[in-house]
Amino acid sequence: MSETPDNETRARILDAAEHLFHTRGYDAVKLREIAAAVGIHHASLYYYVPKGKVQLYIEVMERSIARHEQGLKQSIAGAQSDIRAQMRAAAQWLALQPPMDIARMAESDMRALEAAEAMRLMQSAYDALRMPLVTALAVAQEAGTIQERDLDTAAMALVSLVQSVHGIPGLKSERARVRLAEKLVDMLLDGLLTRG
Amino acid sequence: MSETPDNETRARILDAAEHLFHTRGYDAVKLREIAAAVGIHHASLYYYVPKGKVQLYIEVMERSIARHEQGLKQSIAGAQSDIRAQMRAAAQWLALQPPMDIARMAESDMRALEAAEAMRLMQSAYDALRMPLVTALAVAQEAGTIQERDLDTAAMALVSLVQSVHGIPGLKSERARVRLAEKLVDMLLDGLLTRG
DNA sequence: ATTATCTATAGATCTATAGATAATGC
DNA sequence: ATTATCTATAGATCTATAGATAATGC
Repeated sequence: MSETPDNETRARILDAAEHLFHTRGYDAVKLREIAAAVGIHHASLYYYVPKGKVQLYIEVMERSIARHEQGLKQSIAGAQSDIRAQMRAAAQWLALQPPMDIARMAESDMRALEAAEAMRLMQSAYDALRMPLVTALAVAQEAGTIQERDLDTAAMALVSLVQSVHGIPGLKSERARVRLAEKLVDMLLDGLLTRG
Repeated sequence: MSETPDNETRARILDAAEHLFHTRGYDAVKLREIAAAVGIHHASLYYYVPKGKVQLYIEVMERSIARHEQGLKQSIAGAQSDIRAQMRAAAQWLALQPPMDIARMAESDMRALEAAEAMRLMQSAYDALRMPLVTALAVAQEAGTIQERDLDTAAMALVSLVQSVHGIPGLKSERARVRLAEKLVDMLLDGLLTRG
């Protein structure tokens, strides 16, 4: 039955591949690097992922998408009921993840996949990032706390803004990333303009 | 004197390379693709860019950085004096450019360059995007229109937000990209929360 | 016996160079 | 003569596979 051995090594391969694929993109990551990060020969990767690099990428993305959806939902559910606390919790969670760059995925990484598979992956990636935020925003909108009508756009704006913390070179510590992510959430919620 | 022939073909090479490098990243773009986009043999690229792919990338980036700085400054200068019109003008200009993805540049593309050159390029890319906006925001802040204190962060937030329009697959037409970019500017200026 | 890893190598593709050939300008 | 482009090829690197070898569990 065990067609794929699912011991600890396989998980370490997925972890290393996820980090590399997310930060650098499909083409820039070589199987040698993933193997080196795990500490095995690159040929050994085919023992765990027989269909090679594309299969590895797809599995990594599916796992990451599922984790994002769950992580965002749980962060929001675990926060206090006001929208600021919820968006901050989501932002904090995103700031601690390897960044999932939707734009690069769409423009570059997807070229390695078949068209149908690419569309499926992109759609579920979008949904995983957008839906948990839209749900929370809709409740706040209903309560009159949120004025913005276009919640889909608002949700993706929040994600884009928060994910931008991963692109700032000077920001090494997780603590600094989280702080900036929360600050960006406040900026978008409160607006730059003087109120009143 | 003419060490590098600067006819129209060279400009077309830079244009094609810029579009490809910006949308897909250094590693994902092959010299064959650039040559094909121009309509010449890939070996002919070395006639125009003797030092090869790295030189081409550096030249493309330097030209793009200079154009971004100038384009943002001129858009803002050409807009009316209120900050919303200025930020919208900048956003419109950005939405019409091949997207300059600072995050990917830092994490991925820069690996092809020497460390010192990479630092120099990244720094000037940041400045080109940030400074024109910071200057305009500072004037508005002085006038009491902008409440946010951290203008560096506000400027980069605006850029990140506006650039995210390039990652949305469904958004093919320039018109739609510009409209969304302006809407995102309004979101950040006004804030998502109900005012009053 | 089964599981995990490595060695060796095939085949493809990429960057880059050398040198031939065609097109253009004097 | 000079400028522009192509052909052919070297050398490096990458993905992937076949088969040998070592480690582990019964």
